[in-house]
Amino acid sequence: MEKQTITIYDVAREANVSMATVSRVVNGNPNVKPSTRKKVLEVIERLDYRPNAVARGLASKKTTTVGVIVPDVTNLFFASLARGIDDIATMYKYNIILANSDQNDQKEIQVLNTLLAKQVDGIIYMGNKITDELRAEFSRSKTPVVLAGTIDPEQQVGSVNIDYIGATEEVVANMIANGKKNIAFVSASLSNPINGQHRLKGYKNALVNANIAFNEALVFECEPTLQNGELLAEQLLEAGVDAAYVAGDELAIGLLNGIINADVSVPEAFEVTASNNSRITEMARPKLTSIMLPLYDIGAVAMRLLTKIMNKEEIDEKSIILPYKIVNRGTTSPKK
Amino acid sequence: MEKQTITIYDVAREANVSMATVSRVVNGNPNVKPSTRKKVLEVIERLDYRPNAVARGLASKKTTTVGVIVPDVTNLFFASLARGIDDIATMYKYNIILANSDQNDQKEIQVLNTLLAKQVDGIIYMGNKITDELRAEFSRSKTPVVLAGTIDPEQQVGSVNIDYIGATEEVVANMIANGKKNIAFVSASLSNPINGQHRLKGYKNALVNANIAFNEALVFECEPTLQNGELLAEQLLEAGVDAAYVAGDELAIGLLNGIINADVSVPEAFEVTASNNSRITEMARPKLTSIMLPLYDIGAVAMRLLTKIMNKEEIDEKSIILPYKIVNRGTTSPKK
DNA sequence: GTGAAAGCGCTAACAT
DNA sequence: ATGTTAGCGCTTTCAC
Repeated sequence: MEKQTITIYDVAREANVSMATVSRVVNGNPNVKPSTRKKVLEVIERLDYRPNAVARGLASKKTTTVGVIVPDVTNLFFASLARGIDDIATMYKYNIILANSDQNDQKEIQVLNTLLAKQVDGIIYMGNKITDELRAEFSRSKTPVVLAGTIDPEQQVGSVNIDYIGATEEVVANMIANGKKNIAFVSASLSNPINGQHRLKGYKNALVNANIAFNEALVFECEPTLQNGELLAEQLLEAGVDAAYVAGDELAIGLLNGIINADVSVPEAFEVTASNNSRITEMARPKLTSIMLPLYDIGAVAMRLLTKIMNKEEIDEKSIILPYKIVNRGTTSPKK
Repeated sequence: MEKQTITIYDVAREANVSMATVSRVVNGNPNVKPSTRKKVLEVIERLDYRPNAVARGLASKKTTTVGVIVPDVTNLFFASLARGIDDIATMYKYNIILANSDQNDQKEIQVLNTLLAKQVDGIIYMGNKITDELRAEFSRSKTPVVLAGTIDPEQQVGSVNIDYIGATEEVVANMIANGKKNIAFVSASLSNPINGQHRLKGYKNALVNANIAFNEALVFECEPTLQNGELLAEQLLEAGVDAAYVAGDELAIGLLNGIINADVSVPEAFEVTASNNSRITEMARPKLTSIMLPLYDIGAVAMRLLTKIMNKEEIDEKSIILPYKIVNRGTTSPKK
C-alpha cells in the first residue's frame, strides 16, 4: 500500500474550508481571518502537508528556479561565481538548476533548451563566446538572461563584469614599471572576447603608453591547464620573455612553476601576474600577484540583476561593471 | 500582446490528430504510424512547439531532476564530485538542482525540504555527519537518497566511498617506513565519521602495526583552510612532529607551505601526505603525495546508483566501495 | 473573508 | 494505430 500524498484538498476538507483558503494561508495572503488561518495551520501540521511546487509551477507559471549554465564547475573561477549566484538565489527563494556546458556550442544550445523546457524563470550564463545561434535562442524565448563574467559584444542581455581592459593595462604597466621589457600575453582562447578583445587591448594599451612596440610573437594562446603552463615556460624563456600576464590562474601557476623549475628567479628575473585571484593564487610558491576579480560578487550581482528583471523592476543599467583591485604578492617586485 | 505559448493541444489541432498521438510521438512511443508521426513532427517544427516539462512532471509524477546537496561548490573536492554526478545525470536525461548547505544542519534540512517540494526524483547528499533529524527526513520521504563521499554509520541509504581506513593506514605506514617517528594526524572536524572514525582508525592501525604508541597530542583538528594549515606548521614543529597525514588538500598545502617557510626541508626532515588528490595537490611546491580519491567517479557512481534505485532496478550492493591509489610525489621520500 | 470552478499542459488508462 | 477522458495539485478569477 503506497503512502497517499496529502494534497491541498485533504487539508481543506479536514479544516472545513475551501482549497482557496488553504492556498491563501500557504501563500501568506492577508485576506484570511486569523482564526481560520490558525485552524488551517493546525491541520497542515497534523497532516504534515507539503505543497507541491510542480503543481504550483504549472498553475502559476512560475517555478522559482533559475538555470545556470557553466562551462565546468570544477573550475574555481566558475565555482566561485556559482556560489555567489546560489547565495543570492536562496535569499530570494529561488533554486538553481546547474548545467555544465563544457564550452561546447552544441551542448550549450541543448542545455539551454532543456532549461527552458523546465520553465525556469531566468537564466544565468557563463561561458566564452556567445554564438549567433545561442543569441538567437536567447531572444526567441521570453525568459530573461544575464551573463556573469562573460561578455557579449552585442550587449543584448544583462551582464556583470569588471573593466578587463583597465585591469590588464594596469598590471602590465606595473610590470613595465618594474623594468620588464619583454612581457608576454598568455591566455586561453582568444575567441573569447574577454581575452581576444578586452585583455589583449589592455595589454596593448600598456605597451603603447610605455612606447614599447607590440610583438605578435609574445602572445601565447593555449588551453588553460596547469600542465600547459609548465610546458609554456620553456618557450617563453627561449623567446627572451621576462614577465607574463596570464589569463587563467591555473595556467599561471603552471607557468610559474615551470619558470622556477628552469632556475629562473621570480620575481627578480621573471614576473608573473595572474588574472582572477581565485583561491589557488595563494597556494602558489611564491604567492601570485593577481588582478582581484570579485568572483563571488559577480555571481551575486548577476543573480540580483536577474531577480529584478524577473520581477519586471526598473533597471538603471543592464551592463554592470564591478570594481577590481590588484593584489601584489610574491611574483612581482614589491611596490615602493 | 503576449506571445501565446504553443501547447500540445495546438499541435493536435493543426495536425488533425488527438493530443494523445502528439504525446506519443513526443515521447517516442512506437505505436504511431510513420506517416502520422511525420505529419505531427512537421507541425511541431512549424509551430516551434516545446513540451512543458512542468506539466509533464505533474501528470507523470516524474520530474527527471535530482537534487544535489553539497556543503560548498567552491571546494574542489565537492565540485569534482558534482561534476561526476552531472555528467552521468545528463547521460540519463536528468537535471541537477544544486544546493549549498554550508555544513549547516538547519540549512541542510531546509534545503532538503525545498528539494522535496520540487518533487525531485532522487537526492544525492554530500556532507559531514548525518544528523538524526536529517536521517529522519530521509526516511520520511519516499524519495531515494544516495550519499557521495559521505558516510552514515547507520547505513540506511545507498552510498559511494573508498576504504578510508585502509588508505590512511597505507600512507601512514609509508611515512613510518621512511623513518618518520612522530607522525601527526591533521584533520577537519572529527565529528565527521570519515575523519573521526575511519581515517583516525587507519592512522592508529598503522601505528599499532609499527609498535608505535598512539599519542593524543599528535591529533590536530581544525577548520580546513589554507591559512590554518600555515599556522599549524609552527605547532607541529614545536611538538617535534616529523611527518603529517592531512585530511583536506587545502589544509595540506597550507601546512606544507608553513613547514617550508620554517626552513624545514621536505621531504627529508618532514613529510606530508594529503588525502584527496584534488587538482590543487599538483600545484603545491613540491607536489603533494596524496591518497588518490577517484573524486569524479564517486560522483558518477553515486548518480548511477541513484538512477538504478529510481528505476527500481535490482541493487546488488548499496554501500559501494571504490578503489583508491596512492600517488607518491615530492612531499614524501621516493620509494625504492 | 471565503468558496466555486475553471484551468495550467500534459500523461495514462481505457476504448475503439 | 488512434482518440476520449480523467485527472496530476495547485492558483486564480469571480462571486458572494
